[in-house]
Amino acid sequence: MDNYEKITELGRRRGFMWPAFELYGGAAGFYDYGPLGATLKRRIEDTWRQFFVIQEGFAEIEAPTIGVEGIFQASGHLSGFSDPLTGCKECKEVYRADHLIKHIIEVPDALSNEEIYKVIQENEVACPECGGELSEVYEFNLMFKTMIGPGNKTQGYLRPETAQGMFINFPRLLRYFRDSLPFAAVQIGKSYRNEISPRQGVIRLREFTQAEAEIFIDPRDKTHPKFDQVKDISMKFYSQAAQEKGEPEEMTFGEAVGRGIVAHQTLAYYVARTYQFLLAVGVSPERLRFRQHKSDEMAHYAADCWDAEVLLDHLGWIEIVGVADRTDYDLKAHAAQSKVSLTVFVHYDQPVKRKKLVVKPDMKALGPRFKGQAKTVAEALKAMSVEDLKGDKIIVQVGGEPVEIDPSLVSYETVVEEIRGEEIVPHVIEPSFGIDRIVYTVMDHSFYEDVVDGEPRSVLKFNSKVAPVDVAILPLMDRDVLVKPSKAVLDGLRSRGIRVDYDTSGSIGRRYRRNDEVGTPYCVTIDYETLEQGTVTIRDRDSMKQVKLDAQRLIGVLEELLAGDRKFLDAGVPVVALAAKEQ
RNA sequence: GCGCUGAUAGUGUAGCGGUUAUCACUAGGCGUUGCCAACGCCUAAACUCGGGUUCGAAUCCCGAUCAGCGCACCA
Repeated sequence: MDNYEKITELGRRRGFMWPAFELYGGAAGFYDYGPLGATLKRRIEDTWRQFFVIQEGFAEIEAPTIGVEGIFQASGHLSGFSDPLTGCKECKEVYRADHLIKHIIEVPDALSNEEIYKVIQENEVACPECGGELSEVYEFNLMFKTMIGPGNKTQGYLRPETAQGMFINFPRLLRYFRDSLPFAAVQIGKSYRNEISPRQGVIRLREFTQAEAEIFIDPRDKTHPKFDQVKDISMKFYSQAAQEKGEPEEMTFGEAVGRGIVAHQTLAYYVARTYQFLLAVGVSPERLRFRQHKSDEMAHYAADCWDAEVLLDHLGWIEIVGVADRTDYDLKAHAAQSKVSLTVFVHYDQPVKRKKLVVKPDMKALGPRFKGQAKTVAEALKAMSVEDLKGDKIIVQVGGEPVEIDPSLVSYETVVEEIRGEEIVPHVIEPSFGIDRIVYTVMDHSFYEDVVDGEPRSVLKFNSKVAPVDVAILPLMDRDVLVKPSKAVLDGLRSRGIRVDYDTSGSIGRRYRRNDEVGTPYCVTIDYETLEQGTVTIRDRDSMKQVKLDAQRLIGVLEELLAGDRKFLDAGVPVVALAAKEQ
């Protein structure tokens, strides 16, 4: 049994995660998070909010998970996200239909499915495996389709990424941020992809959670004001060059940008923030690297892209975050599709003065004369230069015919206008996090087993920032005299918002093990000394050491321990193992 | 989607034509136990689903679903 099996088994058994719909036979690619898993996931998302919403000042929004067709026409998901497939009627093998005719047609992408099938038939393309006949070409789109309202009139799709919700809200977000760059919006939510073959538990799901930030920046300046704060952090960079050698290179962010390994400061800054976030939730730096996309795997519009990859038991290196410079691709695509300009007006430091010719056709005279053509004539006149206008007669082309216009019908003047700025399309830096994969990674990287007094012990060494249970209250014995004060302690901690579990079942050692297995950082025992001297014992998950302290101080001390503001051995009087005391 | 392998209590498993469906752990109760998976007694809990073969199917056959692995896919 490898760790992967142990962790998935523990996840099922102790209430972290399991395949969904088990009661009805299940469906591949869907998972439930149980009581502990849902809390772990929520706390990881909350830590993400701490980093990106609170510390970076990004705006969190919530857009629908269903989108209308236009969005995905613009984003490319409707065309690019679907593949034409064909199958062999003999051996049932499935192929990309367009790939099979690459040698016949130069640009098979441009063909419809019917056309591809026609090419296959006319050229007698057969199954490359067995030579059998190929079936008709059908579309497999990775988006879930649905109807909006009755009557099949409006086609909707479940979003394949949360990003589009930020792009299409660009105009409102821009107003919200008072028309200036840079600004950013984030979304944490479900996305849906109808994967052909979901595998590996929570790693490849059909419904999954993303946390994405879209950071809109001025393309002319990709430095970052806070880059100094991260420039000395050192990390494993697995750049394109390093991948040639097969060995990641450890260096600081300052060096990575200086040597041109990361495209610019802003991208590097968010890679650094991603790195800090991952460490904060408990990803092991030894099993983490940032891999740069190779030029051939990078989306054609992306300027640079770095994936955070983690090493997982049994699964190998898995991508959990992508940080990309998507340039102006998305905003331009939506502007073209929606016919709405998605730009920011950027003010110049100094207004630029420029001479401009203003042509004023006399529409009162031109209108009756040209009727329906009048507008075309006026437009042609406005486009003319001074040279064209200052002669005795003016000739314009209307529908290919030269038409003479009397100069008295056209006035013009040269004015000096001040240009105070220009409309620019921002570039977008996108850190995109796969939350489900991060949740599993935190479990994998937190898991370890050791042997205590000849007995095995499994531990999830969760950071107290993300642990689903903060503290377990354990009466030493399940007796009324101990249960009553334990319940009082329980209520006291709960009223302070601490996540507390209460367990009286089985021996104290068994209960410690149970809590180790789900990663509870601290256990508090209530014993007979609590009754006599008013003390309680805190037991530390990682060292298994214990301290005794006055029960009055418990809440404050626990809060400090959980926040990382106090060392465990300073929390009270260290307890020597009881067995030793007896002797 | 294709191929191979598999599916039995909460978990891990035994059984491979006729069993009261095995065992361990876990869980619940009682007793005992004074700080790291102690012990005793008791209790609860399963053959993935649908067809077929057979007097009789957890067991054999077919199909579906799910899972693992390989192929393909992964904008």
